[in-house]
Amino acid sequence: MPERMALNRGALDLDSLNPEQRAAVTHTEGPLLVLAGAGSGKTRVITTRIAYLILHKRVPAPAVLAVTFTNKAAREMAERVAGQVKGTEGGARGGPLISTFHAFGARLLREHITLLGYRPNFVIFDAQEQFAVVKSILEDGAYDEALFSAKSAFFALQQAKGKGLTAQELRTRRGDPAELALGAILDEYEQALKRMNAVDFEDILRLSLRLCREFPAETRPFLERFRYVMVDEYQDTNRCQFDLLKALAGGRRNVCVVGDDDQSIYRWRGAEPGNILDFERVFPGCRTIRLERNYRSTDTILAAANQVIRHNAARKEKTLRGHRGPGRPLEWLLGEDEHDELTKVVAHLRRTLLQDGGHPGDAAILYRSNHQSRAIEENLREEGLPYTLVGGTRFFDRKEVRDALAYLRVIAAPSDEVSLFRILNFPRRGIGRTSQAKLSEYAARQHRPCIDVLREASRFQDFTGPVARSMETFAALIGRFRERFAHEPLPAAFRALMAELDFHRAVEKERADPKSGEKAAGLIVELERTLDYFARTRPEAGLKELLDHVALMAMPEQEEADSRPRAITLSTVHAAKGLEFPYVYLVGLADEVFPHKRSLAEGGEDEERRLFYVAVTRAQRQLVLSMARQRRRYGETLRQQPSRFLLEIEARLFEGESPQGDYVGGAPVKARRTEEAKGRFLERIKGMGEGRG
DNA sequence: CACACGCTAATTTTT
DNA sequence: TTAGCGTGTG
Repeated sequence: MPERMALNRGALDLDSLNPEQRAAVTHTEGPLLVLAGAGSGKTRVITTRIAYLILHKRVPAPAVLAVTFTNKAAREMAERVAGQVKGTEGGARGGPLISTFHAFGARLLREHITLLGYRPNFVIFDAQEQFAVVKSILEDGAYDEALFSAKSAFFALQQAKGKGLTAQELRTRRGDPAELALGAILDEYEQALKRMNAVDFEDILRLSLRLCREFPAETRPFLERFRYVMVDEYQDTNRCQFDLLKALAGGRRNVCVVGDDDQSIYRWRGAEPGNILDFERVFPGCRTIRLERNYRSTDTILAAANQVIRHNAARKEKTLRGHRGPGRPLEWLLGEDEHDELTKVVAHLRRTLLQDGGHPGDAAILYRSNHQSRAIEENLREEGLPYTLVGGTRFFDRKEVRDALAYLRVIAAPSDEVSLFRILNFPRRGIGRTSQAKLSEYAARQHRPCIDVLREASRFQDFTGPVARSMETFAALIGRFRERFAHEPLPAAFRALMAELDFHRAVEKERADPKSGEKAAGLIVELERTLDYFARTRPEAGLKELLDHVALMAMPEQEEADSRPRAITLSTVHAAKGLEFPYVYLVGLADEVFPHKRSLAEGGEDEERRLFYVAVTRAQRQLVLSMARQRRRYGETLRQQPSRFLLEIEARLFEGESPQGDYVGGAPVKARRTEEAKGRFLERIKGMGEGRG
């Protein structure tokens, strides 16, 4: 908290930084590696460093580039930098570029993608669209079904692309049937995307890199604009991003990367924390600064975090040092079953907030896997406590929203045939599966885009009268709205489109349950309002920009009255990275749940441990850990053992019972009695809480 | 083309 | 257990 206040004063306040932080801020020339432990103020270091460059070093703000992984982080960083340079001369000249790797790449591609043989109007395919392509490849092609399900093929393909493997390499590398097939699938996949003038997320990075390498004359002016480059969450970069960073660094090598190998939790997605070690090799003479002073958590919480993470062998040795004193002990809650566990958690939470005068927004309940949120939600609803769920199905992933957006995508780029087939018969217009198959086959045979065939459908024998007419009407509609979107304001054209399609009614009719139909239609209204907001905040932007933003999830969020959440945060540990809360409840801590069984099977114990470390270090004041003695899974009842990570924490850090007891034959008698006593106590307290509302 | 039944799989997912 | 998907039927 004291850090925030210092920032808001506007002027640059180097005195309030600790020596390491200050060193990181003022080391501006040449490569710099900042190893920033959890809660060591790394965001502050980055933003202050940007401000320092602009205000003290007189670097023009647009010459500064900061790369983050999430739009949220980018937005936050931009806000904080703006606060620091606001009203100063340096801040008046246009800001630094703060962007995700992907948004940065997309920008480069928008400028120069024609150099790589794409047409200018390329579209970005997200995971769902990629999956649709893979699926259709498997359906059409003669692939051994035992080798790949659509899902596993999609997964393998993503992994391969993330590692930068080409179809060629896959086919020749090992020669085993799975890799051979995967190579062929990747080949077809890339052809399909190229044909549709589409790129996926990995392509954004790969093609950007190709542009930098193969067309230096064209890209250099843009790249050289950035004299100072910073990367946040550096441990999460994959190979391609690292290469891109090297290209960006150029000869100046004014690169500052900030990361923590202990918080690398996305290796399964292609992140290479080894890039941290490579940084010192690729940028020789680099300065390395460790930030180990933690400003977030109590010493007790930090001790627990340190004790656990110590068990990982391959890591850069770091020990978080706190300065807030021991604070409260950890607490261990043990439930008979999941419901019992959560009842105890919620009772504890209620009591704590009551005692401390805390706010529900100060607390978070964290868990390993998404499905665990359901039981928690039920419990909180029973108790009438407010909560917000982080993650889950996002707005832009909702079926109805995707359907509406698919129209926009086809209008912007009719070559996007994934979207085209998505909407061809929605709302219903009598172009069924058979007609669609005919269309796709015919277009392929003629080497013509589907939209052309649709436009002149009645000229081809393959389609019967009504179907052909329907196809032409559809093509005409797309053409008409192409015009309208070119000339009318985005929200107006969109509303006209929805009205003409009678989209609301189609969406409602699709659901059997009228309640859920109404809800679904409500999403479309929400989408309309989102477009209003987009048009208002970015008046110069057109359809293309809108779609890029949606694809990169960079949609500006709706104005929030209060940036501090008013409700208890429910989140997976992954999604909670970068967040902090006074009270953290880490639930479902049974072995094989966390660490997850499947992850263990794949040799991922260390990554699970890092995940646990991330979870523990979210807590500022109090950490409560919990588990259910038994759990129902797929109908059967399982006994559970405490997570192995809990056993790595000294018992003395806990108040009362600790997880180190004997659980094999049921709990020790003493533990059981304590639990009951505690339960009664909590019940009493709970009543008090309700009494006051 | 809509609905119903049966099979399968069940981690995490910044873009 | 359950949700989501694919296949088969009316």
